[in-house]
Amino acid sequence: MAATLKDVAKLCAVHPSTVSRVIRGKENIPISPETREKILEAVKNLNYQPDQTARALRLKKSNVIGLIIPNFSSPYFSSIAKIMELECSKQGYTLIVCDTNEEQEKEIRAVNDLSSRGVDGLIIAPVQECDYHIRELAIKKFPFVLIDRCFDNIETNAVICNDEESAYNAVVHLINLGHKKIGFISGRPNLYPVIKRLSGYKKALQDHDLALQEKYIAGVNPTLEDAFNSAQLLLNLPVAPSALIISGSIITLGVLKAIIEKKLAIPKDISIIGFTDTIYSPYLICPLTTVTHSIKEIGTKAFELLLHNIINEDNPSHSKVTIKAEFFIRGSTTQNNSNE
Amino acid sequence: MAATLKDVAKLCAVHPSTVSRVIRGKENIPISPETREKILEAVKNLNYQPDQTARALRLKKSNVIGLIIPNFSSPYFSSIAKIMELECSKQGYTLIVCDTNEEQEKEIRAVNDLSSRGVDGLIIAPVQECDYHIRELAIKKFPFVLIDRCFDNIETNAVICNDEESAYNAVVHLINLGHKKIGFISGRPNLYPVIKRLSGYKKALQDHDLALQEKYIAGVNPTLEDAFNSAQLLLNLPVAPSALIISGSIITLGVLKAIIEKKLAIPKDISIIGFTDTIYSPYLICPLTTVTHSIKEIGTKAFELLLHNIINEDNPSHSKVTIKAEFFIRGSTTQNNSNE
DNA sequence: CTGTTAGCGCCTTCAC
DNA sequence: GTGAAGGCGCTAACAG
Repeated sequence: MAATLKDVAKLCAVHPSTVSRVIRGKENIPISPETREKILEAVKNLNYQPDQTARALRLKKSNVIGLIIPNFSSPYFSSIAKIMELECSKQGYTLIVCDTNEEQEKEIRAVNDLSSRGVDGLIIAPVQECDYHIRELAIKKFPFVLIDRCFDNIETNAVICNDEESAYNAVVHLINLGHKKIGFISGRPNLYPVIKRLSGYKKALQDHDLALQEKYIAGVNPTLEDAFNSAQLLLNLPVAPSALIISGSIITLGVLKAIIEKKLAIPKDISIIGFTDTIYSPYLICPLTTVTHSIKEIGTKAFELLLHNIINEDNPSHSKVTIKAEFFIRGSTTQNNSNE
Repeated sequence: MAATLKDVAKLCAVHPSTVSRVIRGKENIPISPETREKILEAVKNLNYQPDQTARALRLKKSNVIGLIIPNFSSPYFSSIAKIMELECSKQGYTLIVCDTNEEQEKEIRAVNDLSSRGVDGLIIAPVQECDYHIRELAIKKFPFVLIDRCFDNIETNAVICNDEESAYNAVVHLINLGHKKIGFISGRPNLYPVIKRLSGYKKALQDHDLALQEKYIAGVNPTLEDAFNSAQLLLNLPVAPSALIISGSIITLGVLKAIIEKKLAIPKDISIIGFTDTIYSPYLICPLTTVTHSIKEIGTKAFELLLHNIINEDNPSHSKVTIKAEFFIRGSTTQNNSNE
């Protein structure tokens, strides 16, 4: 059994609260050098570690921040976790991360679990099938900020991306290269960023007098297999697209699989633009042209908003910050020479 | 402020302990249907959530398991996190994950933090610069299991890989293809798996009468940049290797970068075998031949050992389980036709 | 400078 | 079937 304050106190023949005082080591609390010495000695001998659970219960403050993401395996979200970790530790917070596996039920459990476990604040990339638990958090004035995805009808802090605009620009890039048959493949279509990207995609087509073809739009679940199937669907169309906008890093792999299996060459036979950039993008079968949002920017901004709400808990802010995309042109897009 | 047991009790004009009883909903505790009804009603109205911090303090049991990994951004470790999440949630545990950024100091903090925060057990992929804190855990009989890396001189639970043997086999594969100049590039050379792989590498050379060339061995830090530098070193040697064993998924990217920059073709100019497989391996500039260990196996086995130690806390087991490698032959290795 | 007291929110005996 | 009391380990406020 681990040593407690009491054990240390007994060993030193002082009161537990005295031990507590030297442990916390605040400057302005007067302690005689001898007792401090004595206590520090005992602490070392007993290998005493303050029980953070008890401390959190007492203080209503844990110095822990929770991050809830839908998928550890997504390089996008794991990079966000990485950045958040760095940011938190810089400010003396511990970060703990939960994976919801894109399941709404698990997200609700994670939110309840972490908040009732005394984390000081939460950063959430929501699954977005329901919003009840998010509303609850807002009502309780529990400090949290959403990232990547948000709800238009709830006032919250959120750090989101200019997905509509950046998708628009990506499509225009393809149009300028002479592409007229442009497909769009995503994971779950009801996701905030996907909705926005799709809207940008449609607008770009419209603005350039290209007819919208519903059959060029596909995507069901955020898995490699589903993306593979969606891509096959498009590639096997009688008139297949000459370019693809791909929404999601794992989705991109599924699409690549379909392209490889059909023995198409990138970009000769088909141009592709991926959302979002990962460390792998330059090293793929064809170096990937990507639209991406600075993960560092998302992370630091989210943390900043959260910290502000932790400090001003009674008077929470509700800012929606939008991060501007960057566009990395690599080898996966080229001129379309066919005339259609 | 969130509602407490007391609030619910007051609203129902019962004693808090009564509320506690219905909340936990144990079968064998007798409660009159009316009071149960009344209390459940109030719980819903107040949106009462039991405070897990207080509960953990009282029960010495949190149903939380902590995972400590050196890098969220590594697909290897993030996949492990994924698997662990699935495993834990299957058994009613919540998983929380901490990233140590390969820093020993952060790992120590994470271990202390999580253990003093009442997690029921810990799974750790240690940084391996020191082992004091790991020893402490063992002495305290705190339930934990090491993964991927372990200490030869501490008795612990651990799930490790047959790195020596699998590296040996990988090198033999290259030798059988006619390669004689085989390089070895890793991240931190003092890491358990790297030591083992290197040892297997050396043994294979020796068994096939190939001289060990120290200059063919490189690697300092587990970063893309360092791997890039290491690879450049080898590739620019007067007599450069014709094949490379690469230890680590991020390391592989650094090596690819160097190969691309030197305009070498894989596998024509150089064959490579990577540890470990990721979802990206088939889609890289050249589909990667890899040695890998089933992450699912690692995760489920680690969880199993941990659970055993959580349940039998006073009488901990110390098993070292070794996972056998799989070998995926893809396109990045081929016959060496030069005669050297 | 140090001890005493009270209580964070919960659960577990032990009464009745 | 339910209430009362005590305590998990810690800290804050108040004494002295």
